[in-house]
Amino acid sequence: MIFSSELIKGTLKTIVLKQLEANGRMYGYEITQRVKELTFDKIQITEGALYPTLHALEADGLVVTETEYIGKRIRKYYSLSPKGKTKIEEKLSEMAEFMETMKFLLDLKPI
Amino acid sequence: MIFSSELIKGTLKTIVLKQLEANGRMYGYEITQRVKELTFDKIQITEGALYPTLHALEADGLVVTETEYIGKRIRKYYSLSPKGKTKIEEKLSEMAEFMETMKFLLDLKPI
DNA sequence: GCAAATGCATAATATTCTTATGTATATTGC
DNA sequence: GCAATATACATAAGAATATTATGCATTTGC
Repeated sequence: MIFSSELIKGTLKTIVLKQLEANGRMYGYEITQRVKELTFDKIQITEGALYPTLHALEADGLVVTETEYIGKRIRKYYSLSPKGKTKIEEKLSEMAEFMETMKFLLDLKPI
Repeated sequence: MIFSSELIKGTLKTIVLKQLEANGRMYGYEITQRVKELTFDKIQITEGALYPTLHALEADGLVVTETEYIGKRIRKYYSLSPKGKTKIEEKLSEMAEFMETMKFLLDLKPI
C-alpha cells in the first residue's frame, strides 16, 4: 500500500528534518531513497515536492547547505542549523501529541 | 496547544466521516463542537474548511443529507451512505498504518 | 552503446486549507 | 428590552503545499 498523498501532506518538512537529524548530512536524492527504504516503499517523496521544501527550509534558516562535485555531477548536502535542531524537537513532540489525539478521536485500535 | 494547521491537513475528511460513523446523524456546527470538545480544543475545525468538505463528501456520494427547520433556523443533517461506511473503514485502517509508519520513521517514543 | 539510475531544478495545475465576509436566527446576561 | 454571544448555514480570495510534467546532465550496469 502506498499512502494516499493527502495523508502525507503537512508531514514532509518533519520527515526531512528528522532524516537530517538522524543522519547528519544528506543530499536530496538520498533523502527520497532513505525514506522509501525505511518505509518499504510506502512513502515515496517526489522530487517536485522535495526540492521546493528543501529550499523553503533553507530560506527559513532551518538547514544549511554545502555543494560538492562528485566527478562532474553536483551534489547539494543539507544539514540542520542550530535553529533547525530546535525546530525538529518541537515538530516531533507536536507530532507525537497529534498522533495521540488522532488515535483517541478516531478510536483506533493498536494494530 | 492548538495543532499547527498543516498537521491537520489531509485528515479532515477522515475526522468528519468518523464522527458521522460514531454518532449516526450530525449537522455541520455540531461536528465542529464535538471535535473541539473531544480534543480539548486542540483541534478546531473552521467553517471555511468544514462546509466545502461536507459538500465534497456529498458530491462523492459518501454522505447523504436531510434538511430540517429548528424554529426558523435551518439545520442540515449529514449521515453516512453505504459507500461512506465502506470508505471510513478504509480510511481508518490506512490512518492506523500511516501512524505506525510515521512512529517508526520519526522514531517517536510513547508519550 | 543504451537503458536505467543518479541528481539537480522549475512550471503549470490541483487540492485543501486560512481568513474574511455575508446572512440570519436564537439565547443569555444584565 | 437589548446587546453580546452562540448557533447555523454559506462562499470567495488568497496562501500553502502537493502532483504531474518537463528539462538537463552525468554515471552505472549489462
